[in-house]
Amino acid sequence: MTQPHLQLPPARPANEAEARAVQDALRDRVVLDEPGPSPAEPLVAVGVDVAYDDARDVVAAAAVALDADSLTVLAEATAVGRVAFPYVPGLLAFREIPTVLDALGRLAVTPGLVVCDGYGVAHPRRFGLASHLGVLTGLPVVGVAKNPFAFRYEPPGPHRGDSSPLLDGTEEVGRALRTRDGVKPVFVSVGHRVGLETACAQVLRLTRGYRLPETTRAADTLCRRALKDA
DNA sequence: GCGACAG
DNA sequence: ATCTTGTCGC
Repeated sequence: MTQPHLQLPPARPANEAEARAVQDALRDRVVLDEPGPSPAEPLVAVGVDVAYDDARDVVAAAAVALDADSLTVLAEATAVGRVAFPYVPGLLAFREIPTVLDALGRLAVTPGLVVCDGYGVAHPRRFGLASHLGVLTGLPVVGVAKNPFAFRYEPPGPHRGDSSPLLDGTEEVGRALRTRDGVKPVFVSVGHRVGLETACAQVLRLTRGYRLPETTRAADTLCRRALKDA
């Protein structure tokens, strides 16, 4: 099982205090001064997602690579593992990342951009799942969340493409982005090696007809199937 | 101190 | 995340 994108092995903290210490130690490695892949150029966009069966202690991850323009599936990969960490708000990455890395490592193409569920720098310690995954892989990563977590926002305009700041106090940590007319926005934040403008543009590019990007929809479907077959 | 809180 | 069918509406 090769993992061509791996820069750092995933930490396996034994408790919450250790997990927070890992986040504090790694967050300085997040790169925020790159614009990221241009929405005007061809792109291999990879969606990652995870499904759980806590009763069986099983977790299944999926990575699906799409051509960002045609939305054609270029490659798929899955991985199955043991649940490595409980769900704790702020520590989601430790629950998802080990199996996600396995799936990414089995993907036959190199991602130009990874899209994951959850947040990047919109995080209590500015090191959410998307940033964590970015630092470990070195890849550009954006986070797309379905809920505003602990942050505040004013509703964006009613049309697709409208957005408003996602705020932690007065600091903009992401954007509430309307991906469909009149539908609840998604919450986009930068993970690693992508700017917020580009992140939103790419999320819109990958979203057609549904609230969520096709990358996450495809990964969601695949990891659920992988969990059943596990 | 208590509750809320990505998935 | 997960428990879960049909149904109302564009």
